[in-house]
Amino acid sequence: MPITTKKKFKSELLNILNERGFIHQTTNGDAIDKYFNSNEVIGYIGFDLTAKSLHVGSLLQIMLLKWLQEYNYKPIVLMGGGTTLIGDPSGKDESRKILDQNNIMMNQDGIFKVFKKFLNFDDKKIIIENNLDWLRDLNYITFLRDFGKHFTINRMLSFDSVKLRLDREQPLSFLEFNYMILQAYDFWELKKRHDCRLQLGGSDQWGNIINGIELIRRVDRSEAYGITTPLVTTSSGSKMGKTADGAIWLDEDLTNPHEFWQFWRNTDDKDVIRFIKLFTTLPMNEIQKLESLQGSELNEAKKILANEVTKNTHGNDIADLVHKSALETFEQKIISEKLPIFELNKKDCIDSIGLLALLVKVGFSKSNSDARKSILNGAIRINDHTISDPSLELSKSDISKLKLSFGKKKHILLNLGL
RNA sequence: GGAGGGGUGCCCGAGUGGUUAAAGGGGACGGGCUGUAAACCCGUUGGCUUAGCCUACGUUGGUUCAAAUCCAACCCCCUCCA
Repeated sequence: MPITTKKKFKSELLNILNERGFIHQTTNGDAIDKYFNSNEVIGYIGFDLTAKSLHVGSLLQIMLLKWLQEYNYKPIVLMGGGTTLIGDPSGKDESRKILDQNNIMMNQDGIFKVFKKFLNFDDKKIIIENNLDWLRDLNYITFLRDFGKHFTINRMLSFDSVKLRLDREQPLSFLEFNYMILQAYDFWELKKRHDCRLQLGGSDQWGNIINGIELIRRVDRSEAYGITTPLVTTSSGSKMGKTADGAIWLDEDLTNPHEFWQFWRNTDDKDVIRFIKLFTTLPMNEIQKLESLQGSELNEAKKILANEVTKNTHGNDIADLVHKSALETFEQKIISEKLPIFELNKKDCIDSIGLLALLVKVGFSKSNSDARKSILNGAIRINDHTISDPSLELSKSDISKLKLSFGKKKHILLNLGL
């Protein structure tokens, strides 16, 4: 049975993780505590390679790995090159589309880039693995005989990821059904290769983690451990990091650092302190000071959150620039030179460009119709003046250093490029 | 293989020949109020050269002046039976 962890640990790191809200469930708390105290902890988290990079939704897991390194334990990043070929049904109410190997390889590169930003890649500090290396060559019969015998269908059917699909009368293919077995096998394989005895993951991974632990117990008669993190939702109940524009990515090419900073700055009051604990490494005594903030004072905490996370993700210089740009734009209400600059291609503006086309070009609108509606809604401003005429033409000489705004929060400076 | 049920916009879901670009809700976005918050109120939510036109209700054909709605075939999903 899952044990919800409230009590104090002997291990300092576990205490910190607990205090900061990283721990949702642990397998046998005492044993984990002992493990953390007496061994070189090697813990792994698996990452799907379903997208070209990682977004804010994965940040919690990355922070966990960071904390492990902080305490001189060794994290393993497991790239799911093999399992992504199958697709994890956990938490999904319908099948994922199946990716081909080429895409997966490209995704891996993008995702790797993110880890480089957050984690220490010095020798011996981290291990990167890809489960394709061992899953690719599995022999079906051998695998079934050696490992399949340890799994009962009865038990597999009892997992939430399976039940959800069955209850909703949605299909769960045999392919996906096998995912949990392969993830259990991954754990066993990492234990064999690196003596890794700890798997971390989101709360939706609990079942998969338990499977791995049991597999290790049955095959090797040895002990392994699991910790899950809470599913981080905003107080309005939605998953972290998803907006209408798509996810908030941890890659500056996919999500502009200005937008990234704004995402954190706009955190709901009720979430700020929780997020600072989870997504920054600010010491707890400083966080405690922030906890007493009330009402609009919380805006200070939000800025700290935004600054800290942006620093970790994009570096000090960029965080600084973006912060200043926000201060100028939102507090001093001046046209900040530090806003993101959109270079308009010269051939898109021979003599002039229509506002509708421009809005689509810079990515504020998805179509001319959409742009037209936004204008009618009063969403568009140029140099802080609301524009109401959809047929507005901007001449070439107007363009330079024009501030174009969509809503209250999206601002860019236009510049005519080459 | 047999019997029944079903496939509608980002999601849920109504609609069974014309008044349907498709009710209602959710989500999202914009505006107002505020603290770049929450709550609340208002608006928008297929595309275009926007008083008009075009494309859309699993796919392809058909009936009809007119189809998401009727017919046929096919594809997919669910339940029960073999």
